[in-house]
Amino acid sequence: MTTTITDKSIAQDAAALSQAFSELIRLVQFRDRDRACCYGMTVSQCYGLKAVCETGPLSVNELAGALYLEKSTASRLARGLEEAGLAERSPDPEDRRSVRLAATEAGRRAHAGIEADLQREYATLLADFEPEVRSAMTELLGRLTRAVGSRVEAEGGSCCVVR
Amino acid sequence: MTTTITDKSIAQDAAALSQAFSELIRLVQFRDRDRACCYGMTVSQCYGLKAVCETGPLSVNELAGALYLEKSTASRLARGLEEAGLAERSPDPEDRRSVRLAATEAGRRAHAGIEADLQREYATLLADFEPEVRSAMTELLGRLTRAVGSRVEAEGGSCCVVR
DNA sequence: TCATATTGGTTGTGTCTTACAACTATCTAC
DNA sequence: GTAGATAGTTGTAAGACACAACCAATATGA
Repeated sequence: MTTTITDKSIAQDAAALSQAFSELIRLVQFRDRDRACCYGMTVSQCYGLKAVCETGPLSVNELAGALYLEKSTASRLARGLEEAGLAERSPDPEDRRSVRLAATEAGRRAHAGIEADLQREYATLLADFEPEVRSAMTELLGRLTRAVGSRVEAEGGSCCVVR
Repeated sequence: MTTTITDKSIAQDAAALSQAFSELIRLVQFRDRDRACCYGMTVSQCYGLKAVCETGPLSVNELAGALYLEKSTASRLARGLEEAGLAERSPDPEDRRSVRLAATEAGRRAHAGIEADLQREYATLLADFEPEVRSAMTELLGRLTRAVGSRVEAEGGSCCVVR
């Protein structure tokens, strides 16, 4: 079905993708470490708060799912957010085992501030590109991210399984 | 210089970018945690080995620079790689304070294996897209990564500095 | 209906990742 | 040749994470 030429070009693109991804990961991690502390919270609290603010009240399991974490880690994250006054845990009336983690007013404000800062920064960054390039960039990055997501979810955390 | 319409479209793109980035970061981190252990090394050893293999022997400071780490962290990473038999530290003949961290044969083999696996995975992922989309995607992601890189490098790790 | 299995969360424990600070050894410049 | 810069290491501490063991509530089914 695919010719040698296509295969070769896929290989090249895969190499470029691999390169860009690993660089991007280091960069963004570095930036995140720095940024989170500006708001007096940890990096994972930032991500947790984002999840809670953007998808509404979450159970611990749902939080874990959203951030690809083990439920014990999510549980501690929830406690951290609560202790920091950014979110509140209340028992779920439907199922008394379950917990509803919701952002507090302070949490919503903090999240809005962080998000605004980020968007300002990204806007400056994107302003260097031509409008068409810019749109294509974000559009394609979105598609790429979704593709990676479905792959990761399909495979699950299957360490050391021969594929 | 820019019209309201352009500004609006930048804002939209910035929002999309923000969304895609944070999702991508979580995804790739999750995947990396899982993957590194398949090769009996830690995630940061993976990245360190990659740096050493792809840019030749590095000093501890250069390693730190390549991975956006503190030199103490890079020092320990170097020791870890040495203890794992993946790299060797030798004194720099030019400057006896300095160290040259070079991959061992085992290190090069491990890195080649990881890289091959990754590329196979990325190739599968990219195969779902039309050739032009695919190329544009990787090309633009590369540009985006470089743009983020120059921003991060310009600002440095300037926590809590008002901009 | 009551024992059993399942599910949602928490806590104990251990490893990895990282930064900051203090220190040693070497090099450089005046 | 001393003062200061630079390369690296080690001490210390905190965050991020997974796995396992656990408890409490719910669902199942005999």
